[in-house]
Amino acid sequence: MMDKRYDAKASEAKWYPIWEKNGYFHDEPGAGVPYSVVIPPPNVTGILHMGHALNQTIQDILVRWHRMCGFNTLWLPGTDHAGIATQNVVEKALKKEGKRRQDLGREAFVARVWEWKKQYGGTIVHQQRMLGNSTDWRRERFTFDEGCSKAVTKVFRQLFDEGLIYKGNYIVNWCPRCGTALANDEVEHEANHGHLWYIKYPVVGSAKGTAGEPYKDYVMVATTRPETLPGDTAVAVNPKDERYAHLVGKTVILPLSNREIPVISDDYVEKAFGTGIVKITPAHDPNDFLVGKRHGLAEINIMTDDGHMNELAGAAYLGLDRFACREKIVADLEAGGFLDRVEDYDNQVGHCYRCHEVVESRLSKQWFVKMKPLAEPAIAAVKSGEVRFVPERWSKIYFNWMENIQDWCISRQLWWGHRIPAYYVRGNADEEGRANSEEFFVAETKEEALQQAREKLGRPELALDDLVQDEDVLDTWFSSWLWPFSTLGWPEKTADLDYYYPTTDLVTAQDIIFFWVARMMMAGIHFMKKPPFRNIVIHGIVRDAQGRKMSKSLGNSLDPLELIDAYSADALRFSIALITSLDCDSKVSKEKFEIGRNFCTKIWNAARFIEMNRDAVPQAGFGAAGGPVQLSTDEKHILLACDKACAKMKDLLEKYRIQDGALAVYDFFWTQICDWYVEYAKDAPDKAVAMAILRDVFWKALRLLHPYMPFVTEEVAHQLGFLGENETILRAEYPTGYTDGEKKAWGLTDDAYDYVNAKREMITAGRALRAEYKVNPSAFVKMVVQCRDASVAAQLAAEMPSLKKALRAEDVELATDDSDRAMPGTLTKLGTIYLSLEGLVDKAAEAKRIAAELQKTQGFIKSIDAKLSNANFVAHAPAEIVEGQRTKRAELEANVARLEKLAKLFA
RNA sequence: GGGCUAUUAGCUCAGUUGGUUAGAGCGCUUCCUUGACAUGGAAGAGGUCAGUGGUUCGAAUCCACUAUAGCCCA
Repeated sequence: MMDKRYDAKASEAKWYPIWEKNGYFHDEPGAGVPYSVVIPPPNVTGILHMGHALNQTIQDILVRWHRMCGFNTLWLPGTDHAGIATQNVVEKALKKEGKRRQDLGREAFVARVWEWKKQYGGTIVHQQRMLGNSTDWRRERFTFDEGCSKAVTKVFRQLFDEGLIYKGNYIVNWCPRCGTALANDEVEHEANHGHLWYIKYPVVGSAKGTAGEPYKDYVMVATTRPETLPGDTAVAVNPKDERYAHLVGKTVILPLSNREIPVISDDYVEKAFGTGIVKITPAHDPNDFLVGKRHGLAEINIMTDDGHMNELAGAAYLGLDRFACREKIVADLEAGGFLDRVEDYDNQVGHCYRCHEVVESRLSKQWFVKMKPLAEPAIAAVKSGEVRFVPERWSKIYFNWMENIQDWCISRQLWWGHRIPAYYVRGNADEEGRANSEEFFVAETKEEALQQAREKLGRPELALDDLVQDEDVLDTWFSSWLWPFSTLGWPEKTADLDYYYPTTDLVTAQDIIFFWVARMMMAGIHFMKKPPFRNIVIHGIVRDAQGRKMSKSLGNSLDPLELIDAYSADALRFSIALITSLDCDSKVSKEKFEIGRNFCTKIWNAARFIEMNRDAVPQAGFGAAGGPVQLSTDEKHILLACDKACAKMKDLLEKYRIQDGALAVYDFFWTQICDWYVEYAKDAPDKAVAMAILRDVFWKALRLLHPYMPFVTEEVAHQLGFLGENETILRAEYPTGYTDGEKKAWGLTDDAYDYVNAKREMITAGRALRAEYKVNPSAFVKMVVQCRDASVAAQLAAEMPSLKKALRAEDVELATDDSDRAMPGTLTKLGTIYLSLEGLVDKAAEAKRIAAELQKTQGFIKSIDAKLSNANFVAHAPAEIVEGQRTKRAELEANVARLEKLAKLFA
């Protein structure tokens, strides 16, 4: 006996360990067609948020579906080591002990991070299990594990040897809080309400005013960043700007520093911006850096790596924070009479994507990957259709980025990460032999580097101790971009790699197309000679009910674990699937999860109905054992509905239409099975047959639903005995509907299907009459059906018990005559259904009802006539469309005739 | 500045190559505890498909522009 209520928590706690322990998520390379997916590895410091829940629900649906379809399936889980984030977490913990990482030293600090990882790094992978993810935990990977690290080193070495990795002094994005360089796409630009300061630079040789007075001859520059002024090494004008042509070649005095700097001309300057004269600070602005290179300007770095002013900024500013310095410089400019005016100015300011600190453009020596040669084949792979974006429009975003790609800064000034495999000879360029050494050797091992050093330098006496490895580590994405093959064993030639690479689908959100997807494409093609996946499925991001992005600071996040606790994992998954549109972002609110929970309950209760009627089920097949199968129309209908549902699910899931699939299976379960068929089955002429069919379609429906709601479907399948103790629904066959042979044997024709739909329309019309005439719902009424023809009458007669029940009628009179009845009635496809009220009819109300129906029908005819009388329509529209309109018109005409006759009875 | 997306019922969204008078869920209204289920059932109200113009026999659907909202890149 099934419990009255479904206990989701018990079911989840029971099934997941069974699935995992029995290796149901695990396949071995070999037989069958492979279907492989790698999970976008979450940050090892992370906790599960709604974005993961959405992303992983979609993947699990696809994976479970393929697995049930017989694919050899791999969904590979894992996490990334998240250089900055993880280091931050451990540094914070150290801070509580009053320590900095420098106090521990590099080796001890890294050991401490590993310790942390061991203890807390499993949080998110535990949470993923709560979601029901069918990931193959036996193949779980970590971007910093031995194999992945080996891949990283090998890739660095190869790219360096190919000339695609270089080291150089460039402007990079620098996070002063994290103390590291960032890649361009790790910077988030945000609107900022700032100011434009107009500053006067006196021209050398002009008469100077006294203190507090403006200089008589000066150039005026406009800047948003006055604090970088001590780093200026020129001011620039546009060569086409006639206003300032006379100034080019002169020098001006840099206020506050009293340094002379040249006036140069460069196309980069926009005549319309500010005054048309800009200050050039090559060490603190990427554009100025390029201008500086073109004009051979000095690069003066005036800031420390933590965003404070250094001695080059001048004694007055030394040690000031950059923002404090801005205020002081502005004040000093004003005091010195150099500040002309201040205007409000909105611009975009870059922030660190990890800690949100304002990013500084900073000149520094870093490692870069040349991207253009890698991007070209990655563009081609999408252009040719070898790799496909779903939805397709994301390819435009991809192309746009790829075609304007810039070199990738991959070095990070952190301790937690893959250390750059470049080695310097101690004491070679500076005492420390550190990263600013010019002579270096890139190798997979220190021994190999030593070999290179000995040969290239002609110094056979060098020993391992003479070599020092680069201090910097690599960007975490430099390991993530190898994820689809490093996790399968590369650079080793493994069976997994051979069989599961390239992977089939990659499912991710739009915000990491550049960070991750584009780079995986490049790495996959470059190192494996094949793109890493065939389909890139991009989904939206989860927003709150007001459409805002979920964030901790707004406090509008929903916690998936809380939702699982409140509504169940199945409810969470189903509701997420239901709101998932690949075309746009998803707005969620708690109420939405009730849909999934209610659906779970509905399934459970329907299952209880089946279980209660267990006795009515024959041993095998739908008919009496061995006898001919005679199915009722309702039975045929549910079998056909089931067949259609199977076909529909296949079609939708093949197109990644997760949401429509959820709706389709929901409708099949709820409307077709529960609302109609179960009600029919209660009074079926042959209950054993009806129940056997119910069991069959129910078992199929459970399997159709399983990818969406794994737990309740597994539980119910076992409760109802569809599966033995050692079986699992996740390895059961995904239903494909009924064979042509079965359809023929059972008489599953379109006619049967349409007839039942028409019958339901009639039943609904009858119920509407009851409601309209305020018949007590519990009261039994008399109804009359004036049937379209004798065959309909015969058909309905055969189904009288269920018909009576559906209409809650003590009697349903079937007539085939042509006379009209002075009762409330409604025209339907099968005929006119009347509610027999015997003298209780409100004539006026009925007349009104008929008039309204008549008006509606006539309006319909009018719109059809408008088309049919249009010669162009008849000439141009396809014949079947025109014919359809004519047929419809004839039907409507007949209805009008009947309605007019009826109207007279109530006049 | 360049690009992408969205705008359909009170809310969230479907509407796949143009073809019946546009659908679903939630919410709302009325009624109902009948043995699977009130986390339920029955019935119902609710939309000139953002606006303007165009293409077409025919437009929510295709095109252009406008408005509004959002995102990405520079």
